[in-house]
Amino acid sequence: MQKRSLETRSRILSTSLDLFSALGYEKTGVSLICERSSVSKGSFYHQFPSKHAVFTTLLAQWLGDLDRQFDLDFSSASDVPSGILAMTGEFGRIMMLSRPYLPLFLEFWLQSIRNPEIWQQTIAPYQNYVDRFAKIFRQGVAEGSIQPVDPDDASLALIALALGLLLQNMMIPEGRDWPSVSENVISLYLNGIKGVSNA
Amino acid sequence: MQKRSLETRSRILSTSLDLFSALGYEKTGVSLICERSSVSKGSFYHQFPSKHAVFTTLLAQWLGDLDRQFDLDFSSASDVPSGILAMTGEFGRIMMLSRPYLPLFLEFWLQSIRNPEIWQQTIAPYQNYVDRFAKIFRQGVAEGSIQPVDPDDASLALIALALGLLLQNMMIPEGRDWPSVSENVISLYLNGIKGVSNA
DNA sequence: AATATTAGACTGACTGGTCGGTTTAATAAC
DNA sequence: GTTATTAAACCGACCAGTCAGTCTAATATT
Repeated sequence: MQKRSLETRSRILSTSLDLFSALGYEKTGVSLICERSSVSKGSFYHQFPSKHAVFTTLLAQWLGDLDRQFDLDFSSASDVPSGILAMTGEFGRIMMLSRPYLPLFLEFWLQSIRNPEIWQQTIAPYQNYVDRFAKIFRQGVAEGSIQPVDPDDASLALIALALGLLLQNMMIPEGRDWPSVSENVISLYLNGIKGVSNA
Repeated sequence: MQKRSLETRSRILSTSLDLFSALGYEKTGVSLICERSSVSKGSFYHQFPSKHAVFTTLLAQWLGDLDRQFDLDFSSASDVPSGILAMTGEFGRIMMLSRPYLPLFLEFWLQSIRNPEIWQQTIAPYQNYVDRFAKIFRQGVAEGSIQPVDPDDASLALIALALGLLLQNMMIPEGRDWPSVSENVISLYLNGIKGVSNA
């Protein structure tokens, strides 16, 4: 792969990201992608076998970014509740930064229901996250910083909160300070399951 | 409107509901709707001005159903936490019943980002629900059955939980008993903000 | 009771246009 | 000389929406 090739590839990917988010996958035509990224149609199909391949490439990129971000955040945590709460700050920041692309995330979600390949690609990492949080909560229960709750349920609840906040943020972009709202909401939840010793 | 007319209308609506959910709005052609509901194309356009009108009609129906269900559940509540918890049982039941149509709900959500008319139609009721729950939580704080939390945040959190559970249920349909999971998750949250007097 | 009228429901072939993807031949970059 | 890119023509499938005309059933007229 030559340098020039990589450039056109990334140009196609970035404008596709914008267009898919703004118009939706179906309504975004290949011709428009080419036009907006100053790439000929022939070149497009030289780089990608299909429009859908662009979509899955973007999905893989998104998942990779997410994974790297999580690994980064996990590294520096002492006590479980405070660790998760610290992560919440990051969450709010990421939420605002990636707000323009949330509709695309929803579209990923939607497609994974109907497309088995996309499903496997998206659902494996998701399961991963559930397990990871469950493990953290289990540890929290063991160290007494968390009340004896079911770790799986606690993990599902945390993820549900995050997803629900994302959805609501997507709908009502203005009028609320979402980072602080999400911090309040998650600490509301955490305070409830926090161990009495550390309260 | 004659009887025959009403029948074809409802036939179009019900198959559209199925098809939109199964294939998505864009991928569902009017011809297929007609074929599957044994209605000619002309008749379709006699009943609805456009494919999109069918979509908005379904949306209005969905919102109406939801509203009626909520009003029903609200009526019989004594204490705030127990009232909401009781509602959770209903939520789990509804979640499983309407599971085949959840993708369509997501599609409503997605379209409301890009279509101002759909946005107003969907977001007004949503705001309503936030306010309603906030009011309930405020009442709970006043009566001491709920700790002195911010009612708006508490309401947002509850809705976030519900939305997040819906999303997760959509992705992992089997392997979990979602009604009981949602009951556990929500009571996890409620126990956290419940007043110590009623604990 | 038999006939005529009428409004609305219904039909399905057809249209104008879009879109994903292919092909080709020539140019440019490495 | 191999790889990447371009521009433009092209294809087949599909799709939302239209239209001229037919059918149905209820009402009005005789």
